[in-house]
Amino acid sequence: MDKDALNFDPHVSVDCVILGFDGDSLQVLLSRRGNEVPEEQYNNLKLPGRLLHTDEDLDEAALDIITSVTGKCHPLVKQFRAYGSPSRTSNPKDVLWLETAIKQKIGRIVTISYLSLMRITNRTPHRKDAETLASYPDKAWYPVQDLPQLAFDHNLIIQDTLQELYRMAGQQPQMLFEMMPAKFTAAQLRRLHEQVSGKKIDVRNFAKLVMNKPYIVPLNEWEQNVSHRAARFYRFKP
Amino acid sequence: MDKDALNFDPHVSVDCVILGFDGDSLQVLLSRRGNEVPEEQYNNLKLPGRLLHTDEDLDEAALDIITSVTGKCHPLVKQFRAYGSPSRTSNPKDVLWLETAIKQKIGRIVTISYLSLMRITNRTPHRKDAETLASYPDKAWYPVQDLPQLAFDHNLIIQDTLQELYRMAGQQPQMLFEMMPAKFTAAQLRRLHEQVSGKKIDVRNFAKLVMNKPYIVPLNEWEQNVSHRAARFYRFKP
DNA sequence: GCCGCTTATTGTATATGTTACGATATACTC
DNA sequence: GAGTATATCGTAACATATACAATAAGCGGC
Repeated sequence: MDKDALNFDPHVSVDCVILGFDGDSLQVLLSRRGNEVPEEQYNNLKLPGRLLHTDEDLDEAALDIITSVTGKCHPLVKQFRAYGSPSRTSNPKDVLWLETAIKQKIGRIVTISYLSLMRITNRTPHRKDAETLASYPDKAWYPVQDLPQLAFDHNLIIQDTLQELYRMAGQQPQMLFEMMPAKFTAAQLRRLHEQVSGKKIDVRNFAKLVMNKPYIVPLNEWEQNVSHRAARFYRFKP
Repeated sequence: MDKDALNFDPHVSVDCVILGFDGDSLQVLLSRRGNEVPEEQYNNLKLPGRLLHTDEDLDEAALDIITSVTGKCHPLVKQFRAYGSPSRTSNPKDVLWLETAIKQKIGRIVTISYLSLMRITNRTPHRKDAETLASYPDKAWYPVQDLPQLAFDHNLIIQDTLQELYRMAGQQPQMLFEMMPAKFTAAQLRRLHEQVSGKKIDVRNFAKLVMNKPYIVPLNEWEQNVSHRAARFYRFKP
């Protein structure tokens, strides 16, 4: 074991990709970096995350981050992968923020990323509801298909995580219900499946293969005030 | 960001689960810890791995470890997951070895584990060929179904990695050829599939579904000196 | 009230893949 | 050459995935 290795300890952080579905498209929960430096000097959106605490397990840290961001403890959390490229913290904007926020020279950060699926509630605003900086919330949902430039390699992390979601959902489609609202229509669930699988799904086959599974129960409620035939609501029975 | 987090930097290491198939059962390549302390004082078998070097990417480190252990560069390497439990380095035997080998007080190590599949060659001995300590090699193949107690949480890492292999092979069975010898019989390939899938596979269905794929080409060679009908050899065409 | 627009809902036929199962061929041993 | 152990091959039932079209319901405008 060489000397180089012995004296080198990178920082270790945990970042969480929290995904939701608003009935129309996949969303990711992003947080805004603080006001330490003028906003235009850095990419101010990032994944929720922080450095690892002493005596804290990785899973613990992820759960803590998710709880603190969303206000509730969420079960479906899966470690996804580690990112440790030496260049991932080399963007000058990121360096500036690190030195300002952490008040310490940061060489390199190895981060462990986690995936979590979550129901979107009204408490966390959408980006579109907050147009001005003054009302700009410190966290909000953003559509994954149209993301701006994020801090560090967080765009890459989200892309990789989506691929992982595609794979996982292919094997266990039930996991997608974590993102669905309590009541949903067949079209909403189909849109989610389409976005996750990346292909168009035939309406009739979807009704046959998915909508009449035992864990999907139809309710006696229908949409209101829509300019077409109202869709029935369903709910998920675990 | 609290003070606790700022002053804490765990060590980061990379460990590699290198799997092979000897025609009969799945094997994992393990290395032996050095002779710094008498052998009976610690669990002397571990996964090949080391601390991360400065300015070294995680994938780089994994490739370097695999190359140095196996003598050749191998393409199929996949990051699997990170392990960071504070208690994973708390076994007294491991603490003793760390302090002896690394000559430094080690608090905690976050390790990133990698999976690699590899053809077993004669250069790396099987455990059964090395019975005495004197001839005990510093690395050898061990059957995954019958492992002794390993260092740290390496038994756990191997178990998790096998499950990942099961999942991956379910989607891309071709990857299993990385572990097969250049010439192989249908029964050998079937045994590997059985061990990876965990179920018995029907001989005839296997011949139909797998053996007549375009990338499996039959050779005009047959087994020699077997006490039953000789099996044909095949090879893999990428 | 009627027409046009939009979306929701339902079934059938075909192709493809998966599972189950039995018979014959070949090489060796005694 | 009889017995034994393994290799090799095919077919039928079954389950799964895909392709495809007509009708129903609510709203808006006239």
